[in-house]
Amino acid sequence: MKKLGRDFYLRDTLIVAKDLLGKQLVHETQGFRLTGRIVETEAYIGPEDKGSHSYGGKRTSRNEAMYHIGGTAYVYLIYGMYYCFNVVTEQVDVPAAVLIRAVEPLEGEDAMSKLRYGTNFSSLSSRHKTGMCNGPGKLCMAMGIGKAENGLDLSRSKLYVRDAQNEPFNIKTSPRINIDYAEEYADKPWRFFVEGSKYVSKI
DNA sequence: ACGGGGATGGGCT
DNA sequence: GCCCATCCCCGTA
Repeated sequence: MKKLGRDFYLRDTLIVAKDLLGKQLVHETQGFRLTGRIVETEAYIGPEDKGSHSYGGKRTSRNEAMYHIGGTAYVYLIYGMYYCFNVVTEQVDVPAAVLIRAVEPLEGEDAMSKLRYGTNFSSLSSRHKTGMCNGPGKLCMAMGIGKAENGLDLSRSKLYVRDAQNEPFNIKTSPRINIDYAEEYADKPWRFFVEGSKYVSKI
């Protein structure tokens, strides 16, 4: 299936967040192709969003990629130990993005398992198999995404999102995770996930 | 099942 | 010095 082009990302952030569900995140790295089906996202819609790193138009070297054109990767370090991967949306200087919170491993499971647990996929417990990528920090570990990927153009690099055929699925929504500080924006239903998927971070 | 706390570092008040 | 778009472990039930 085809790599998504620029136009996909140059749209309303809430639409992109929903539309990313069922698409495939691919990272070609270290001679492997690591692929996961996106099953959970969160939208961070722009300067007015108190949950966003770009709230109030804040612009620093850390969140600089959010100001780039839609289709840019925004990767940041969280809690000193983990990375989170976002796809930037909308036009240049509109600092909005979609956090990828969980994927279902589809391709390169052994390489992913090595990166995440240091062992082969087949030796994992079923809990670890379904839990390999069910969180933003976990999927970055498993897919080899770190600060080197920050700022990459997803429409023309080894890290990209591609279209996919899917069985029909329903989209569920909830408030976003761990943004209690965001006041009235903490309750916005801007987390989206595939109903019934075993691979989401929480129901 | 659920809850508390530690790891760990960069960015900000 | 404190906060964080996290994760894992170890208590208590």
